[in-house]
Amino acid sequence: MATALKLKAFDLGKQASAGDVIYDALRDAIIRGEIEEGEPLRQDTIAQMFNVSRIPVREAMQRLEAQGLVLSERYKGVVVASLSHDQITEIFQFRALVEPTVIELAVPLMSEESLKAAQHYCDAFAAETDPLRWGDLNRDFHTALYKDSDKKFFLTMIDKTNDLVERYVRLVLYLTQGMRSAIEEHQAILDACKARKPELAAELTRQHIDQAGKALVGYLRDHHR
Amino acid sequence: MATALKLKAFDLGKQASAGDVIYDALRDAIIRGEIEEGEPLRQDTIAQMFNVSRIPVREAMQRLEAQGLVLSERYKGVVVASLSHDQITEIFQFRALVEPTVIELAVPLMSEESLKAAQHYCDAFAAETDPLRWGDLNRDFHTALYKDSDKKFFLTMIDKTNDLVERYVRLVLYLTQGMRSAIEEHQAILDACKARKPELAAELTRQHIDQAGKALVGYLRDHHR
DNA sequence: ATATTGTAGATTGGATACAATTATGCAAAC
DNA sequence: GTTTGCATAATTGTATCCAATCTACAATAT
Repeated sequence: MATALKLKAFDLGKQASAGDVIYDALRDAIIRGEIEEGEPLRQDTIAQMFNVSRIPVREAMQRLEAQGLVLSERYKGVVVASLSHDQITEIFQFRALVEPTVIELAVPLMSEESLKAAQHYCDAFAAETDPLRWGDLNRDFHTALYKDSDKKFFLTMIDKTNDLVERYVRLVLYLTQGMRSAIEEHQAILDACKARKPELAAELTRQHIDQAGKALVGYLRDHHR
Repeated sequence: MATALKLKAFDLGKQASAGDVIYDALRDAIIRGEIEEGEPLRQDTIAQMFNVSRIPVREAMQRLEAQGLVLSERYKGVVVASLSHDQITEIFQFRALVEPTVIELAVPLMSEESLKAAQHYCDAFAAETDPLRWGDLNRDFHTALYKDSDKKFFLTMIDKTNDLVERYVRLVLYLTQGMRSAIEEHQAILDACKARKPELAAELTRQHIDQAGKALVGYLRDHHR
């Protein structure tokens, strides 16, 4: 038998098509709030931006619509979706139900690496001065806490809710200059995880999301958005 | 002034494109289990079925992939997704968390019409002799109970979970000749709604989903699927 | 001045055609 | 009999072109 020759296997992932790239780029721009609500996305314009035809652009847009990030009307075009205060409230209600469950399941499985990563994002969030980075670090923190739960479907759903409200979260983080209370709440949740107290972590997460949701809608209301 | 001539306004909804029609048809066939797991869906073949080009077919497939109903690989094609027992278990865990919450919110808002509709579907389910109809009636029943909750996002999520597991639910309803225990559980949930007892309806729903999930995975295991 | 109609441009949905990549069948070599 | 190499077919990804429809504005009628 020949010596077992091991070739290094690069994980290229599914080779990305133009449609995939465009989808990612548009999704990113939308959830970051770089495109105004209600702003139309013209197939032609975007196709030229990426130097491709309209076909992959249309496919990307259909996926964005399925994800709820844009609304499309025949012969009129696609516009960036906007959420009413009620819709935002409902999404936070959903998160307040799902995320505590996930963290409760995750705590017993949480690796030291994940805890360290979460602490890193928590500190980085507190230290970050660029408002545009707060959104990412906030999301990274929560993701680090959830991922060891090994509940892929739950995580997919949570990602979806994050995508939908992220532009508003970012806006409010900006308006409130970072929401210092969030930092303390993050640390408290993380401490509960480190102490391996699933129920406590779940309850603190529930309160955190509840607070964040109410604060967010409150600020939006005050600023007439 | 001329007499006010009122033209009847038909609500055509968003005018359906070929892609929409194909998406609906494929989704339906997949969740009903009319296409085998892992079976490839060829763009060309399906385009011919509908007498269209591959463009709208591709768009439909991309949406199916976003919904999690198919898997796509570049230059290889799209295959109907199959779920592992673990994945099915997780989805039922998710439903057992979300659906009780929704019914609890719905009970106080539930109209007499909705209660009547639910009773109708419940009876129809019990009386139905055609196994192929059980899946629909089961879903109609639950939908009737949830819709007055006025929580669109929750309902969308529930719909998604239903889409993903429906083919398995149908299979097991078939194998078990209708699961008589489900009928009693349905009636108990409905009675709790009629009595306007939100917490009871929620708890019964949780138990019902839990049972159904465990029964489903158990049957699948026994039948090596 | 206001309402209606007509027309040109803009925009999307889809068909056809072609390029890139993978799967398949078959002959040759081991 | 099994494996390897290559030519061919099958299949997907994208570009280009056309049809259907909407929008905006000018022209006309009231």
